[in-house]
This record gives sequence, structure tokens and C-alpha cells, in this order.
Amino acid sequence: MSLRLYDTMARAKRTFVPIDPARVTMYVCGPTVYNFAHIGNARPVVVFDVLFRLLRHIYGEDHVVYAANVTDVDDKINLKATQEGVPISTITDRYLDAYHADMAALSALRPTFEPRATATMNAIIAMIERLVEGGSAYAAEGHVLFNTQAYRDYGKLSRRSLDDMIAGARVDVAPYKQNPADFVLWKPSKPGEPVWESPFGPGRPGWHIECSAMIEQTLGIPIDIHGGGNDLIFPHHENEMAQGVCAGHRDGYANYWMHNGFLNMGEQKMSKSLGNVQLVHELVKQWPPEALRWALLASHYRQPLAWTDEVIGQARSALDTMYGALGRAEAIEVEPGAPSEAFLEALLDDLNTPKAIAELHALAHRLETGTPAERASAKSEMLANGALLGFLQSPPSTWFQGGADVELTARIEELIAQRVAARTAKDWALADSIRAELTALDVEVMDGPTGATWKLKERA
RNA sequence: GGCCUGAUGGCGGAGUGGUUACGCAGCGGACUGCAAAUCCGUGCACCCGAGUUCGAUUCUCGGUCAGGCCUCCA
Repeated sequence: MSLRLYDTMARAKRTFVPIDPARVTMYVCGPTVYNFAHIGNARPVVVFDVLFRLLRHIYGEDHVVYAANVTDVDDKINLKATQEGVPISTITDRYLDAYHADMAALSALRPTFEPRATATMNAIIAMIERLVEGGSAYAAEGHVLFNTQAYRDYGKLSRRSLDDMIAGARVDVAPYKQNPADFVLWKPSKPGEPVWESPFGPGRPGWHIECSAMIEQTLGIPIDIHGGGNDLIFPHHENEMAQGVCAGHRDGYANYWMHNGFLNMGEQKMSKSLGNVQLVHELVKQWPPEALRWALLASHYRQPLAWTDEVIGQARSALDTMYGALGRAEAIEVEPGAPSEAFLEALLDDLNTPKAIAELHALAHRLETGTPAERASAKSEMLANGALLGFLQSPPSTWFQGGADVELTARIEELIAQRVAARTAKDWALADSIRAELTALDVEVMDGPTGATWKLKERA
């Protein structure tokens, strides 16, 4: 069974064949660091983290190179820096740190490279120069623009023709553009904004060229896989490809284009104006981060995802089941094993995480009911599968009791001990009153044949 | 207006040309002092119309509805 990925260019699943199996390359458009990441930002990070893990499993950890850019030059960053009266680096450092913390909470591995736009300026300028020299870009009024007529296949990825774009143009076209679809590679900075010297005059790069230059510098063009949210297909990825190809990579830019579906707040789009933006930063305080990751992966990455408390709650229930089964199997010693076949096959089929999760449930069930040999293999496979998906790597006690601090834990343990004594004495009234006390502390007791265990019911 | 997705049970969500996963919630039972967890069992769906076919939820066409992109939004 080989890996099959849905390629936006082909609008079909294609068998994945890397250019060089010893160095598989993947690039995903990363954050613009001007604010905390919201849960919608986290979806592609988690989705492509799963792909990263899967590729490492297939080709070996040292044979997959994953780059995600950090856009640290941007109008919104400039605005925020001006408002706070600080240099842009104060803003970008602050939110990049927060971004890293949030994504780590969601168990996303760090990409191999995280190039920053401000540290890639030479490569960006060099690429623009090549485009100008090659005749596919032109200078106009302090700007440098890409000439979309220079790339015959412009519109191929997003399946729109230049004629359609002109006909459907809703915005006023800047007068210095030769074609309405032409886009900015370099533009003059406004007074007070960060500025870089270049052969085209002082200014700063456009967004699209950043990604192309970073890919060329960190991974080399063409790359195997290029990912991002499906809102980036046009114009961002279309433009990236046009630039990349015209800058000397006639053989191609990216061999597989992958795009995740959008995350919505229930029926509505998440937006500032609706006031329904949920920051990862806040969500991880209200829910176990692993439940957030589970909720993100419980539906297929290309489907739209309606993000609700119920979806997160169901994810937490599922993890209760998983960790419950593992907790009852702690006595079973297992060697680190390989992922189960059904699980792997699900992921190999264009990252079918819902199906892979169903396999996790099947294993949990076998872990509860199987023969000793079946239980051992089920536990081993659950842990291996979990590692591939970024789940189940904590001790079960941490999952159930991790929200309690030392003091609370001691108090709970004391009550539990009292209750065990009461039950031994068959003093049911006392046992029930202690349970009521524990319930008030948001603790659920589970009596077992060898004593009692407990878990925290809610967070926040 | 152009382009592109999607429509599956009470909810979430896979998949398939012929017996429709899995989870949550529900119901009955086992276990339990009572619970919880777990286990056993169980009811419930493939947007509408036409076509292809022995047979369509699955393929084709049309329609309806919903969403996205066409403004440096993941």
C-alpha cells in the first residue's frame, strides 16, 4: 500500500512519488505574526504535522525536510508596532513565541526550517532581479510587478483564466499595472515603515515572493508537497507558482498541492467583526490540548469543520475511553511496536484520520476484552498508532488527574482513603457523603476491585 | 457574474454499484451497596428529479440548498 494524496492541481488523489526519497520536501504557508493564533490557524498546522509524521515514518526521520515560513513583514504588523510605539521586532518576537507555545501545546512538531522573511531578504531580492532580467517582471512607480502574461499556465491551479479574472474584477486596478492580474513583488515602504535597500529602490517585498524565495533557499525548487489553507489557492499559490517557474524553474514548482478545508464557528465564519474568534491561547486553558487536536483530526482535513463545544466535548470523551483502557492495562508490559496495518492504511489514503481514529477505538475495545496476548498487541499498537497521530503519549493518570495541583491532589487522595475505609466498614452513608464532597471538588470516583481511582471531570 | 467545494441517522463523521464504518447521545440488560467505568444487546440516515444498470446512497445530467475563492484571511 502506497501513500496517496489529493492533489489540488489534478483535483484527484495521486500516488505519492517523491523526487528524492532520501530528501522528501514539504512546505506549508505559516503564520503572519501580528496576533495570537486562532484555532482556524491551527488546523493546517496540525493536519500537515500528521503528514510530516507519516512521511517520516515512511521515509525515515532524517529523510523528510519540512519548512514553514514566518511572515514578519506585513501591514498588520506595522500597524500594531505603530500603535504600541515599538519596533516591529518587538511585535513579531512576542507573537512568534506565543505561536510556538500554542502549536507545541497541540503536539505539532517543529518544522525542520522556519525561515523568516526579514532574514531572507537577499534571496527575495535576488529572485526579483532574475524575474526582471528574464522579462517576466517590470518596474513601475517604485513598484516591481509580476507580469502574469509571462506565465502561460497562469490560472491553472485555481482553474481560472485571465479573461475571467478581468471580467470578474471587483477592485480598481492600479494604473501602473500592465495587466489587471499583475501582482506586486516589491513595493515602496510608507514613511516610518521598515525599509530595505534594493536595486529597485528602497522598500519591502510582497507576500507571494517571500514564500517562493524561502522555498528556493531552504528546500530547493521543485518541492514534493506544498500545503496550506484552501483560501490560499488563489491568488497566493497561483502567484507563487508563476514566480517560481518564471524565476528559472521551468520543470515545475511543487509536485503535489494540498489544501485543507476551513474551520467555521458553527454555522458562521470565524471573524473579528462577528466577535467569535477562538484563540488557541485561550482554548488550551479551557480544554485539554490533546482534545483540541483530536477534534481537529476527527473529520477529514479537506472537509469543512464546524467548531463547537460539542465537537470538543466528544473529542474529550473519546480520549477518556482511550486513556481509560490504557489505564486499566498499565500492568501490561509492551515493547514499542509498529502501527497497525488498518490504521496505517487509513492514513496512507489521503490522511483519512477519521478512519484511523475508528481503528483506535477498535484497539481500545480489544484492549478491554481480548485475551492476554491480544491485549498486549492492542496496547502496543495503540501507542504506536497514537505516536503517529500525536496522541496518547502521556501517562493515563496525567490525562485524568493532570489538571489538579499538588495540594488538591493530596486533599483528594485523603478523601478517597477515608471513603475506602468507610466502604470497607460498609458505612454507605459516610461513603456517599464523601463522594458528594469529591463531586463538589469536580472529582469523579471510580470504585474498583483493588481500590478506587479518580478523575477530574472538568477544567476551567 | 466567473471558478470551486459540499449535502449521510438526534449529533459528529468515514465509506461503498448489491449486507451502510466508528464515536457521542438514547433505550434494555450484566457488573456495582448505590454509582462511575467497562461489557452484552438494541432503535435511528444516505437532499430532490431524471438517466445508466438486473440493482444507485455510491456513476451521469439537471435542480434545490449551503459554504468558499475572485481584496497580501489558514
